[in-house]
Amino acid sequence: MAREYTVNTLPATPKSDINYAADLNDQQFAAVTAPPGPSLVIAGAGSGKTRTLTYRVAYLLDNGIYAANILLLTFTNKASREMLERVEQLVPHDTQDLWGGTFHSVGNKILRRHAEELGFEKNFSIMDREDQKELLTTAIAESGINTKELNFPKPDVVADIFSLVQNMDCDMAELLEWKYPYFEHHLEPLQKVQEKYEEKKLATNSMDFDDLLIKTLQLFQENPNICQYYQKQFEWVLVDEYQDTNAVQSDLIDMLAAPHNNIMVVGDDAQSIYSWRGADFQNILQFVDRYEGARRFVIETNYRSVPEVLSLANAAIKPNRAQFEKNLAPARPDAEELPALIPVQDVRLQAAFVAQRILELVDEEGIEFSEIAVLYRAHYHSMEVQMEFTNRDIPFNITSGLRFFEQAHIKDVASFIKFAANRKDEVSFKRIVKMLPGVGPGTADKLWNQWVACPGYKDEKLAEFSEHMLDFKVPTKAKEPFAQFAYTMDELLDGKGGTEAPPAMMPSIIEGVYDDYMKAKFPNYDIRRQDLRQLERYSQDFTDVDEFLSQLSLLAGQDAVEANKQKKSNDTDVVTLSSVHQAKGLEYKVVFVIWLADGMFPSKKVIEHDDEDESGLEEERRLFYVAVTRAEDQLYLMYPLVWQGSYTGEVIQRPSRFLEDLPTDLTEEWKVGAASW
DNA sequence: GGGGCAAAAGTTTTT
DNA sequence: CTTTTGCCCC
Repeated sequence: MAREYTVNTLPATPKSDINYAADLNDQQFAAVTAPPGPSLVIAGAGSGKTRTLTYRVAYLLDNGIYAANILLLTFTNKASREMLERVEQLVPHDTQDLWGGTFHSVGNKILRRHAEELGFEKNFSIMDREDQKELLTTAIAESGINTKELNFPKPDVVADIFSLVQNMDCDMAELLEWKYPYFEHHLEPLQKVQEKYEEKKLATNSMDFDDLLIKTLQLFQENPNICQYYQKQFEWVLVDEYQDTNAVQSDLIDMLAAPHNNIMVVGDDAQSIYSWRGADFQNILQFVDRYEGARRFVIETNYRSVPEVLSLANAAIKPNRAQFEKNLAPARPDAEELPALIPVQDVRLQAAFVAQRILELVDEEGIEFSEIAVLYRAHYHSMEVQMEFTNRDIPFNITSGLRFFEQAHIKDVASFIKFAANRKDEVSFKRIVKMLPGVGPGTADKLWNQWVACPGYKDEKLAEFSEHMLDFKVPTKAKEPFAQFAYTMDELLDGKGGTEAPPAMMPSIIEGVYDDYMKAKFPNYDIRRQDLRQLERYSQDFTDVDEFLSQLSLLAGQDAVEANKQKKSNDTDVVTLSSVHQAKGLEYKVVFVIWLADGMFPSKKVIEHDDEDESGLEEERRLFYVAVTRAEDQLYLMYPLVWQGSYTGEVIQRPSRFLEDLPTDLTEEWKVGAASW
C-alpha cells in the first residue's frame, strides 16, 4: 500500500519590476547581486546602506528565494519597520512571511518556542531596567550582603556590570579590573549576587533584555538540532549596522550563518557609537578574516549631503586613528552656503536662535517642520529648546529617554496583565500590591510568600485568584482593597487556566481598581488617563497576551506612539528633537547641533577618564560625525559661551575640541546678538 | 510603613 | 542650589 505524503509548498513570490542596473550605482549593484557566500559592505554615511540592503532582499526574492528563508537583523524597531515596509513596496509578497526585525525581537520569538529547553516557560516575562533593578535588589538582600558596610554598588551599577560581562563575553574579574577598579574587592559578593539573580530569574520565569540574546545563543549551543533547524530556516542572513554588534550578537550571527555562509553585513566603522554597551567594531574590521572568501564592497558615494556638509564631516572624523580609510565623494551639486558656526551668549539665546531660525526657514524657504532636527549629546541639553518651542508654538516631537512603556501608569496597568499571564512574576505581583494602602516592601514580601505557598501558585488550570487570596493574612487597612484586587485579577482569567485577550483585560483593570488609584495618586490624572486610552486602543490589535506584552517591552516609546498616530491622523509635521544616538540612520534637510561646548560634547566624563589610546574620545568624535552627517542641506553648529549652572554659578564654556579641529574655511561664523530681552 | 530631618548626589548615550 | 537617598522614630 502506498504511503501518503504531503509536501507543503509556499506560493511563488511575484516578481518585482525593479531594474537593478538602472536604479543602483556600480558598487551598490555589485553588492546587491553578489553571489551566495559571505559579503561585507562598508558604506559611508548617506551612501544608501538601507537601499542596498532592501534591494538585496528584493533581488533574492526575485531570484526565487522564499521570504521565510531570509533573516534581516536590525538594531532598532524603527529601522526594522522602515526596511520591511520598503521591501513590501518593492516586492509584493503578502502570501509569505519575511521573518526579520531587531536582534531582541527575533531572540524573543525563538525563545518563546523553546523556553522549556532552558528551564523557562513560554509565557516568561520580559523585565525592563526598572524591573531588573527590583529583582536585583531582592537578589542582593537574599545573598545576605551587608551593602552599607562595604560601600557595595547600587543595583543600577550592578545591573550595568552584569550586562557588560554578558555582552562582552568576558570574565567579571577582567571587567572590574578594566572598568570598575574601585569595586575589585567586591568580586566574590558580586558573583554570589549574579548566581542568586540567575536563580531568581528562573524562579520568577522572567528574562531581562540581555537574556533575549544570551539565552538564544545558549539555546543554540546546547541543542545542535534546534540550531540546525534555524540555520536551515534562515538560509540568507542580512545584518544592518554591523559596526554596532557586540560579542553576543556577533556570535549569534556567526552561528546562524555557519553552514551556508550566505551572509551579508552592512556597516560603517566611522559610525560605531555603542561601545559603552559592549559593541566592538573589531567585528567589522575582522569580518574578512573570520569568513573565508568574503567579498568586500566599499560604497563611497554620498547621496545625502551637499558637498559643504560633506567636507566638514570628512574633516570632523579625520583625527581618528582607528578607522578604515574612506573617501566620501559627493553626488550632489554645491549649495553655495557653508555650514554655520554659531557661538551664542547663553543657553537661553541658543534656544531663541534655534526657534527663530526655524520659523524663518519655514516661512521664507518653504521648509517643513518635519524636515528639521535639533540634535544634542544628552537629553537634558534639550530643556531650554523645549521651553522656547512651547512658547513660540513650534510643534515638536521629542525622542525622550522615557519609553512609553516605562511610564509609571503604563507599567502599573501592564503589571496586572503580566501577573495574570505569568503567575511566577514576583516583580509584577509586588508592584501591584504595593499600590494598596498600607502595603510597602515588607508586606509585599509577606503577601508574595503566601502566594508561593498556596496551591493556586502551582495550579495550571487556575480559574480564580480570589479563592486562594481571600484567605491571606493582610493588614487591616489593606483588607478590602486586597480583596478588590483579587476579584479584579479573576476577571483577567478565562476560567480554563489561561487569560482573557488583552483588549478585554484593559477595562477590568482600569475600571476595576486602577482609575481610582490614579485619581488619588497623580496630579496630572487627565494626561495619564489619555495614555491609558491609547494603550487600550493599542491592545485591540492583539489576541495573544504574550505577544502584546512582548511588544510593549520591546517597542521604544516613539514607536508605540507613532504606531498609534499613523492610524489616527497624519499630523506629523513636527520638528524632531533627539539625542544623537537616537538619530542614527535618519536624515533631515536642516540640522541644528546644540551644546557643542567642551565637557558637554565631548562629555566631561570621557575627557577625564579616557585611556591612553583615546578610544573614548574617538567614539565621541564618531558621535559628532554621526550628528553632522544627518544633514542634507543646512547645518548649524552651536555652543553657548556661558552656562548658568544650577549650583555652580556662571561657568565660561570653551567651544568643543571637535569644532577647534575643523579648518576655519569650512564654516561661516555667525554673530548673534540679542535685540532686547 | 510613613513622616521628618540630614546628608549626599547631581550631567551621558539604549535594546 | 535642588532633588533624591538614608536614617531614625513613631
